[in-house]
Amino acid sequence: MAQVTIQQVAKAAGVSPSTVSNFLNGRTNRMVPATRERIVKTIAELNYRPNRAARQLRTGRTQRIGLIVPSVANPFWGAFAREVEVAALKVGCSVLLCNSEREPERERRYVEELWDDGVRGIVLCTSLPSLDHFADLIERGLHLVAFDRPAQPDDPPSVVSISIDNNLGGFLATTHLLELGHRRIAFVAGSLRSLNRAGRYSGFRTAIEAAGLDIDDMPTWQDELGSAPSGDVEAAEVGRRAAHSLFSGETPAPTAIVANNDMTALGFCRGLRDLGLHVGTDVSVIGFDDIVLADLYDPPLTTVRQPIAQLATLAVAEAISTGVEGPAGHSVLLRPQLILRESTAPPQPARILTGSTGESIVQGTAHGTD
Amino acid sequence: MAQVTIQQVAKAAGVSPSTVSNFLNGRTNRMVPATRERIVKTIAELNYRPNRAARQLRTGRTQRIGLIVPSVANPFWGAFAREVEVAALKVGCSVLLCNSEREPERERRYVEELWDDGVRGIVLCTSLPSLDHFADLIERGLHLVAFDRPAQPDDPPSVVSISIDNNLGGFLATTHLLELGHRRIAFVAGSLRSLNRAGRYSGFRTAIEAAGLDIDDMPTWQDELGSAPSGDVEAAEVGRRAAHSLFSGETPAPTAIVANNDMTALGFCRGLRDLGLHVGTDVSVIGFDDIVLADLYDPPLTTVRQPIAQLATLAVAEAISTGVEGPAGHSVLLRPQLILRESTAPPQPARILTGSTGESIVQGTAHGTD
DNA sequence: TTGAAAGCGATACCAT
DNA sequence: ATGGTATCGCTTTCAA
Repeated sequence: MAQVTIQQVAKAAGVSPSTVSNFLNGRTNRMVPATRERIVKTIAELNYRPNRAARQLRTGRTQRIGLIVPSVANPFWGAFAREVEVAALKVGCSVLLCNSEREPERERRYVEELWDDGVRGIVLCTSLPSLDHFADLIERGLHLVAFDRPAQPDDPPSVVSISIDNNLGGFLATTHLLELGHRRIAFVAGSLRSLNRAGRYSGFRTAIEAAGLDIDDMPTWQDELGSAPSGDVEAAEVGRRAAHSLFSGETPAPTAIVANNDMTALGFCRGLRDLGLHVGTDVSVIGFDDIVLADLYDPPLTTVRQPIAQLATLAVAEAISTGVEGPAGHSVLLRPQLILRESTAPPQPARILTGSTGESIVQGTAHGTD
Repeated sequence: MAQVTIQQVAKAAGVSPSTVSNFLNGRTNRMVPATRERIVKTIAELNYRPNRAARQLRTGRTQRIGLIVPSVANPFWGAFAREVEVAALKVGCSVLLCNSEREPERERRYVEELWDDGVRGIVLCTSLPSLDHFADLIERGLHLVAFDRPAQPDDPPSVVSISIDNNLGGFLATTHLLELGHRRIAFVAGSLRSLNRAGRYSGFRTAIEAAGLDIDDMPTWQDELGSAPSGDVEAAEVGRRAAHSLFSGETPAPTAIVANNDMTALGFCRGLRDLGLHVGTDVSVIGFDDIVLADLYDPPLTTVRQPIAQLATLAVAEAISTGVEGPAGHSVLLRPQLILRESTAPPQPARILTGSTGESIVQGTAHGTD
């Protein structure tokens, strides 16, 4: 129960705490090998482990970064969190993980708690339009890395923003659909709180207009604001509702959709299934993120992949970057990649359902786009 | 940059640090309202936040628990991690999350690091057969909660084990399949490292034998040990390989399978798709966990649900339980629940593939089991 | 009701 | 090459 302290080690080894401390901090050149030996031996015997709180109090340093995600229950954030941990491990850091559930108050509370814990580097995956609230902490030395959120004009100057080029992602996805021959494409987004939506929609719009089509002819579906303060798992439910709504017959149905993320896309596919419609064959679906399940789904989902590992590495690097007065605030946009799978295919000219097994349908249509 | 200390607050408020400390710790009854007022005001003005390291060093206490999971990239663990955080928040704790990737060395390192950080309650989701390695830390006061791992005879006495009743889960799943009429059912497990496998298989066996069938007639598939030191995402790949192998024609193929978890089940479904086979219609698939995607899948996956929220609440409670000499080590087994969906259906009597669209195939068979 | 002072465990400067 | 000692920010007796 009682903790072994550096004093005890020192006494047992017949040296002073200073020397043990020197040893602990790699300054082994300052002592004769014999002393070193004794210290090593004593530490092992006593099973001594330095108290981090004491060390941190003294040095002011922590080998830790904070990661605030909407919810690790969402496979995308789970995968990202894991990559962040991998990246942090490489630079000798551990990660304190927090789920904000996209609630601004929780985000703020977590940032403050992390600060209290001595954490000075935080990767914040936020939807908050304003980061003003953290201005004073940032001024006091907090390294805030905003992830998956476009830099905003009035962000505190030293904030670093990291994300993919959402605009490009939306453009690639939409262009792919247009090239397949689709002319009526819907954009389905989840929570309005998600700031990345704007970029993706903008890319969508650019592609639509570049094809000489009218953006106003494209149905869009978006979650009503009133819904639960949703985490991201609910994104699937959003997609499902969107499918039901878009195919209710009130307006001409789209032949393809671009979803704001894979969970929404998968939910949309589920909704299509509820209606007896087939993904790929009846309506093409494209998502964002490329979560593991995108490839597992039936049919495998075409999607815009985020290079998670690189994003994570970058984010960690920025979070731990020593605050030498450098370029400070800036934003990094990584290139997303379109992953072609089987949920997208040319529109059915006259909606002729080929009579055959599923396999041959796949062969005949979806595979052709791969 | 410079941190505000309790001394500064004290001076600015014209009181002693002791009084501020008393205020901070809720002992407001020990001061006149006027004093209290001044302290409140000063703290707000200076934006003072107590240094946790100092506090922890002094008191020895931390409001934090550790959670070690195989990988948050696996949707099940992601969901669990989130529930743990919710439960911890309720009791005023924060959670330090670690991914072990199922590597024993990482698990051990993390436990030690957490200990160094002053964490005295750890929820360990492990596959390690032996917990001996932590014996000395446990003796020194570590509260170790083993999750999803059956208690082993030689576990250190104070270890608490929490999981579902895997035996029952395996039994429920298999019985369901038997009742549908299946007579050749395969058991598909991922990593041999997973200790929960044994219980589930045992339940499987019990059900098979209770039906008067011979367990040796049931194909089983299990990942070769040699494979990568896999995290859990690879579980899907395992399932996919299993499908390819089981339906290679070398042995009579099963008409249904029980997978050790949903990711494996989903991977299996994907493998079936590779082969042009249909889930539910051609072969029934049942998983374990009930991750969000089980319901989203096409067809929705029948599975054995783990009551994650309750499990998490229990785990957290045990992790923070004050070490009053109580009953100490014990194990808790929660009841899993069979969730019927559409991936299980009666076997096809003569394997007649109805020539029609995919939709009507679904209508004719899979839907009927719901 | 308030304050002085000791000390938690480590570090690092300054002596020797 | 080694050791003495002040110090990090806070809590907690104990005295006043």
